[in-house]
Amino acid sequence: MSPALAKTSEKDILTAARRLVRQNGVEGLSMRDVADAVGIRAPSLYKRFDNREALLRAVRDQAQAQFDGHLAAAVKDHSPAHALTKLAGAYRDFARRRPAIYRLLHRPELAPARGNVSGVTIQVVSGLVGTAHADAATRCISAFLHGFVSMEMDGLYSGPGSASADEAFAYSVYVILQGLVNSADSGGGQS
Amino acid sequence: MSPALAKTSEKDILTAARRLVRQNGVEGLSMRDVADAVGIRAPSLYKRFDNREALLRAVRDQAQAQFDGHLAAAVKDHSPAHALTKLAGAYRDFARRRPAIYRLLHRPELAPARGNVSGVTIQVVSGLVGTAHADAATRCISAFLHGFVSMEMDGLYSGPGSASADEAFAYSVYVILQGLVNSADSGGGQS
DNA sequence: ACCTGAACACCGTTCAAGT
DNA sequence: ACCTGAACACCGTTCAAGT
Repeated sequence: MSPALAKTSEKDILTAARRLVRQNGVEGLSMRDVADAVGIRAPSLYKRFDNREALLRAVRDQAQAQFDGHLAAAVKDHSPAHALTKLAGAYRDFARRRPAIYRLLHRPELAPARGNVSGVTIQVVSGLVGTAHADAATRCISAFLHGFVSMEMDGLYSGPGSASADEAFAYSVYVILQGLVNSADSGGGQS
Repeated sequence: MSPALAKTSEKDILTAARRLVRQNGVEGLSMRDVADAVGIRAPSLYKRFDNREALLRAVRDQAQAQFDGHLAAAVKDHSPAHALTKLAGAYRDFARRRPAIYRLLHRPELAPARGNVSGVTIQVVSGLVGTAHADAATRCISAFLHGFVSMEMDGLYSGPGSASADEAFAYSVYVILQGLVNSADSGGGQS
């Protein structure tokens, strides 16, 4: 009898793991580091999570909810066109503030995931182009946003002779917004 | 005297490493596997490459050249607008055929890299929107293409109730093309 | 000059043993 | 019921020793 006292909890472990991912990136997260951070030994982690992947999935799910909330707050009380610009800004903002967490949202081996396609995005885009093109248009803007912030995080926009990333971002969002609205008017025919 | 015979070469090692990356992905590439594939022991690899990262960089540089050539061939002898559609199709084609190689092109720790922004893309886009917006427009289409193929490779387009990825891709390229051409006419003012 | 086995410091993970 | 040390099969990398 007198079973061993619990020195930690799922919540503690999740919190520590999230902090370590933020600091060292997903690839830099080791089970021994997580264990150290909560005051136990690595093997004990397997009492709470099946393996490293399951732990990362739990961190990912938590981060996904934060990300969605961040986007939802940004578009609140805005007209569809204005909402898309706000959404884009908030999206980029999150990725720049929490690059390692953003990348965690897109780890393919942690499937199933929604990546960046949140319900908020679908609603905003549907308001812009109507239901007929909602799916394709959502993919268009999602792909652009994901691509832009990924390339920006990778330092692909730091070469000499290139204008500011801010300017390219604003221009691109404007271009896509105009293109989307136009496709709604014309029915989106392709030549 | 009688120095040890060379059992392999930089070229052999590169070829083996590229094949292993294609098969197992970047993360699945181990120095011992590469060594086995060329018939030597892992420590001998360090006579030819400083470390795993240097080897991956060499594979990346080779892949980058192939990718650029693939895009250049696709846009040859096409008008700017048609060239952009061809470019987009070739881009997606490469990523689908060689997903692990495409991902290798975007490994941030292997910097400096150009990622997917090849000279071909810049030329095609410049022909469309003029030199004033060439940089921002190139980033717009590059970001979309990178985001789309990344999300497609990650399986984010396989959910139920969603139309074909082909359709979303064609729609998106059309939308962005229209938006870009429009920005060239109007001067790209934002609201 | 190139190759080798042994070794080091790391991983994720398992498991028998403790309380 | 939870924690532990020891161990296993992997890593990348170094290095002295061989030819």
